[in-house]
Amino acid sequence: MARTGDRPARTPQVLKGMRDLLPQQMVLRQHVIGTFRRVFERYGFEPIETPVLEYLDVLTGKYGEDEKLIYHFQDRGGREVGLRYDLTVPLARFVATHRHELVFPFKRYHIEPVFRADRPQRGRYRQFWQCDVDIVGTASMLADAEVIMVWIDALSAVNMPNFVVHINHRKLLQSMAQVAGVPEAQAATIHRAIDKLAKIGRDGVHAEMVNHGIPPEAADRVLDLVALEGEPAEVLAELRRRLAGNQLAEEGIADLENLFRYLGELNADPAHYQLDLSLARGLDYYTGPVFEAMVKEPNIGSLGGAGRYDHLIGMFLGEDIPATGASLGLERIIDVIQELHLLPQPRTVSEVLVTVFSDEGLEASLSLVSQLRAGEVNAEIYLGERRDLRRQVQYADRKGIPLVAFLGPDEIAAGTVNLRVMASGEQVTVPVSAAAETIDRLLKQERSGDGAAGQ
RNA sequence: GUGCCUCUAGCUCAAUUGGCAGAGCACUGGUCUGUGGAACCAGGGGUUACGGGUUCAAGCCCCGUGAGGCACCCCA
Repeated sequence: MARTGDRPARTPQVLKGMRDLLPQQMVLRQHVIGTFRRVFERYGFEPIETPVLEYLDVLTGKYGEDEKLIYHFQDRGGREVGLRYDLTVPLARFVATHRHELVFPFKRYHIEPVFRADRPQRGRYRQFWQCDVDIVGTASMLADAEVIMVWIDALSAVNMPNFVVHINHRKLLQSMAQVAGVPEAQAATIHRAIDKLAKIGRDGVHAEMVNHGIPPEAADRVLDLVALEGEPAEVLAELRRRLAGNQLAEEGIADLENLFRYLGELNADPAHYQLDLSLARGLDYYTGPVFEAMVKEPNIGSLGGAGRYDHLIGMFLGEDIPATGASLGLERIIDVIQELHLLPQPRTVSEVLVTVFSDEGLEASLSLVSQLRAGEVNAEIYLGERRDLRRQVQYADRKGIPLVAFLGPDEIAAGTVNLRVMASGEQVTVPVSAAAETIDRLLKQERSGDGAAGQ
């Protein structure tokens, strides 16, 4: 850490919308990733990985408007390449590439970073991780129901309170536009406006539609449909009456009826999902049910987006394979966990610090630390050159290591070790042979007594 | 991508509006080599985000760049 006298070439700064993660942030992050992984695997989803870089034309033509946010450049061989914008389009390409190596219906999860050249804001980064589960090769609404169940379980597993999965159907949205007499080309405008219903209200949506050239009467007709609320079965029955004879509406309603029936049979908690006829979802590739996971507090946007995309794989294969899937935004979820203190937040992976009393005691300390590691305890030995115990205990305190093991002449002579619980100051002396076991017990006590409030 | 706001020590913020760049916490050393978060003493740390301009004089005014935030857009 000596000074070199050289001036740094540039201020050491990370790129807009990207961040470094410190060890104490990674502890929570990896815990959340591990939790999601376990939930995903409980449903039989299997992991895959794909490159962050794809041929640019793999990515283009799938997202609609958003396409301008794709990072792209030429590689050294002159290839036009792009950083993946999500994990769904790469999955579609993956399925088309490996079609004959996969067992269908194919279920995979995928937890990796994606990139969007968006203007950063709170909860909006240029590099962020998505946690995706998708089911490829079945058009059954059972697959969509499973995906929603995974979401509910995953968010519940990180103690997320009051989240709601909003559910709608692309075909329903399209049929509403048809019934209102809005031309196909303007359908997207309508959907975008409707999506803001909760935010700007009926009048706001009406004004926005009219602004975009939708006749006021058509806007009213659409809004009358969207405004329907209540029990899914009742709302769907009412829609069936009002949209009678419309092919798309029939298909969408039938899908949703099945979907809600399956959710009921899977015992999904009704507090965590609802029919929301105003939910639009921006991405072009959705063709069926669409979902969005929302929390009211804090105001951070959606935690995840999802839906069915029965024609996306066909864009690579020339033959459609139906698919549905869900995507959670890791950073937003972690932001909420931290803001609301939903999980305990240890600052380190270390479980115990083994102190070194003196040169003469070093051998005993090294022997203990190896023994603890063999017993699957995360144990570190103090590596500093100055060994006064005060300094060593302070090190444990600063790093947040929950336990400290003392081995002085007395303990060494007696074949014991003195274990100190940092949070309480309580100390116990046990035989070295019982150290690992005692540490396990003390850690369990700590974790249960600690509650979810964290340190 | 558009508009607006912000940027001073590791963190939170001062600096009498253009006149010597500071505090608290943190950090380092000591009191203190058998036990941390206390106290006391001492210390290190800043081209005031970066680059330029105006001025006798710039943290403060002007321009550009970078980064963060708010709203829009959109979305995870």
